[in-house]
Amino acid sequence: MSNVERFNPHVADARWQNIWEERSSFVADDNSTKPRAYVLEMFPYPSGRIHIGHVRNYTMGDVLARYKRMTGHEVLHPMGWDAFGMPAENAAMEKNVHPGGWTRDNIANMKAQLKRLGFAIDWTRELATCEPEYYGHEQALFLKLYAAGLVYRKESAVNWDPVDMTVLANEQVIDGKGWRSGAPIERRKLSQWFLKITDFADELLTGLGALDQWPDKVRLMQENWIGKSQGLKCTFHFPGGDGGIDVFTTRPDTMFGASFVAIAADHPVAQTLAANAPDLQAFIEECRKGGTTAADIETAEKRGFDTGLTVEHPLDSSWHLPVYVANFVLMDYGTGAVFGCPAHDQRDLDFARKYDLPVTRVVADGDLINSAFAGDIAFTGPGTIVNSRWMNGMTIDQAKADVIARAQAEGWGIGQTQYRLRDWGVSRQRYWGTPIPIIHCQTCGIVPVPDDQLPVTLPEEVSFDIPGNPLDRHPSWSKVDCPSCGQPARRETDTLDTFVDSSWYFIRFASQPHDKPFERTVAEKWLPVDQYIGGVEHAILHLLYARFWTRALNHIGLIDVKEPFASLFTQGMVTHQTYQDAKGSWLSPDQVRREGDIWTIIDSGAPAVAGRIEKMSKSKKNVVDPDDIVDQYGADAVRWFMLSDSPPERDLEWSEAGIEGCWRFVQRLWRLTSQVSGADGADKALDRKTHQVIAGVGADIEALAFNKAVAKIYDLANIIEKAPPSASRDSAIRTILLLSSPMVPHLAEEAWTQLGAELGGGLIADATWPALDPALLEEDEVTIAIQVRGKLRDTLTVAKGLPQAEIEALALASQKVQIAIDGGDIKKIIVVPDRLVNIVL
RNA sequence: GCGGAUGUGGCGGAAUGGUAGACGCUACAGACUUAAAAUCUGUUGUCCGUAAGGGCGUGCGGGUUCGAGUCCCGCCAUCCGCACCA
Repeated sequence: MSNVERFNPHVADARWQNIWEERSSFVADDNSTKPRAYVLEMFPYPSGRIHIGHVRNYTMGDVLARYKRMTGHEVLHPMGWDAFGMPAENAAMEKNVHPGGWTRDNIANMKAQLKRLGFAIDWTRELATCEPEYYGHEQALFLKLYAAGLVYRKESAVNWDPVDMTVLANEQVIDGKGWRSGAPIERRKLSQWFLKITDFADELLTGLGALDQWPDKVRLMQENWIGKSQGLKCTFHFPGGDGGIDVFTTRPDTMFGASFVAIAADHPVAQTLAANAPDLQAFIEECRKGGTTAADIETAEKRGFDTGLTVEHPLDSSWHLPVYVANFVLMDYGTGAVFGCPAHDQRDLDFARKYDLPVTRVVADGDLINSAFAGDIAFTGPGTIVNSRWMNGMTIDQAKADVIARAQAEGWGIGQTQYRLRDWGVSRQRYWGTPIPIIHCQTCGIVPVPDDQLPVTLPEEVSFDIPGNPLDRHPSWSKVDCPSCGQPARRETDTLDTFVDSSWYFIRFASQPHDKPFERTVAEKWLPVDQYIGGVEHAILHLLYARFWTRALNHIGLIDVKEPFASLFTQGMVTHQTYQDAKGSWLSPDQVRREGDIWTIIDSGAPAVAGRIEKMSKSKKNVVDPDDIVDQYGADAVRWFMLSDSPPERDLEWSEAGIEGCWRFVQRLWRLTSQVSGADGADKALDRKTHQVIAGVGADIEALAFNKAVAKIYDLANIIEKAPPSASRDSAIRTILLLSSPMVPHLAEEAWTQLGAELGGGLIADATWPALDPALLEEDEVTIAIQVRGKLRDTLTVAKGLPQAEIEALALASQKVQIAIDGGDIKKIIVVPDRLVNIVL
């Protein structure tokens, strides 16, 4: 073996990164005639540092992108920044910096970090959502949706922090208090902007069916989130005919089992009554206080307040039902009122038992027909309708259809589809977001900003020294003339939810003209995204909003794409062991030392406790900084680690031993490539193995099963190392370099150059994936397992395709098999050609 | 509570119903070295056995099958999502 120097990533990484950049290797050509592949990872929020989770995410996408290039595709693999959002404002408040400056500095830092990892990204398409070149087009799209009636304004309750004078998201309200101020949060009504996502509820639901390249889990989560249910809406009138209570039910078949009506604490009827009833007022207050955590709800008792009111049953005006205010009825679902059918709904039954209300069975199964209802478990299964006049004997489905038909014919109710999905509130009372391009005029009302006045840019001079929205108190920004009548008017000071920014960035990546959001024909060439990769935490909001936005653009005729992401992959987290001292304070891994099974703190010698393996987080001090590990091991070893061992959808545990193993492999691959000998002669077995690995690695990469691709490359490396010199071996060495080049591109380029003298140069990034010889995929010898009674007793290596009778004879000739049979009667012999023989006694 | 996923050596994990544990990590032994690192060669599920070989093994209990980690039924555990949705 020649005495080779080590592969030195500290020199090689940057050199190849520069060469790729100079040659524009990864710039996507809109006009290419090749088949296209759009590979996209969810773009990062510029928090300041790249997280190891980003590295995993982008490495996966990068391997796919590079592989697609090698297999003849024109690849679009862009990167940008989800750059608006609250952390920039928080930084502004804490550090007295401008959110824009803070964000742009972070972008510069993180871009440099990403570049060090050698991703095959088309940086010419980089975008940041906080720049007017981006958000100005977003404003134009917003106004197009507004013109199409998909944007509206309504009063809506928000969480108001009276100290910070700001609206808080639900996640920022902790135990009813503001997360920063600690002040008790008030419910306030504010006029807010909404997008009509509910218009698309059914489309978004049925569209999931075609997304067969999405994880079932994500589709299910979206399905549940949309929450479609069908039923009957009808009115329970007050006796005397003056008004009533609207009720929505998915079980109109159980109407004759009704025993009460329950309304939400916030229901208008309850509110009216409470005005003159202090005890009801007190009950309502208490309902509102109830916790909303899982544990609270699970243990919350069903409680009610008898209003003394009664209502008529819609099917029998002589039948009067009591009206309760109940803590389990939600105002913001359905009509805020339900009728209780205790026999067939667990909540209703709990309630009825507590308040001693009648329980009538109206669905029977099997022998229980017509028996009185007993016990505390509601019957919700299928069955036959009983105790229900004309419906008796029907199935549940027949009865549902019959009641709805009758209600509609008789005019007392209508069949209705109800969704859990709400319209998307996009107003944020914040500075660092896309300004909503609307002007409020005393005379003209709501006036969209004319196209030629876009973008509406954020003012630079703002202060964060006092709480509240800086746009609101800016001396001049909101003061404008009405574009319609010219009178003094007021600019909208709300900004858009950042989820709007991320709802179309993938279109802008595909096409970014200056004068419009995108060039339709170009965008349509690239879209939909062929492979989208990101964290499962975006399973609902981001992915649903992006689907909606794309459909909305399609609806108004801007693009002929309905689903933005053809294939979705959600990757697992990166985890790391945690450590704590005796008092429970978190320790970083480099503060502790291991001796056997005992962990001690290096500085003090005090004992430490090795805790759970958890997602890397600053608070638990189990983070690893990508820059540090790239410094130490180079980009390729880090990339290789990100792909090895754990299946990509599962969590990956960071470990020192693991990364060192990867470093060793990178060096081993390097040494291997120095062993091209120029020898003659074919090694058929090695050729065959090589081709099997070519096929396997390609299939694994396409399936994003990177851990398996890595294992196959190791396997091939082991075999090449042991093989004697031959032309086949030299060829296998070139092949393994090509196969691993998407994963360890710097090493691959470096080694490729060294081999390049023979090959005529060129970048491995521009090389093609090794061609597959199908003839070499076939083995000509196979190893056959010989089982007796299903247990392995022997193996035989025979020519492939050997006739069954011969295999059988060889199997029976085996001494081990004869011992196992032990003179017993052979009942049957199963022969699976080229695989196995099973002798049944 | 509802829904979903997962469960295989010391660890991460492989395995179209057909030889369970590929590949990696760890550990151990050996070679090279003044020494260490690096590298190389072995061994590494478990029990019995000097060995040859054999028994047992994919969370637990059943079933289907010539044959089950894989399919079916019922449990258990862990994780994730949703949550009083009428």
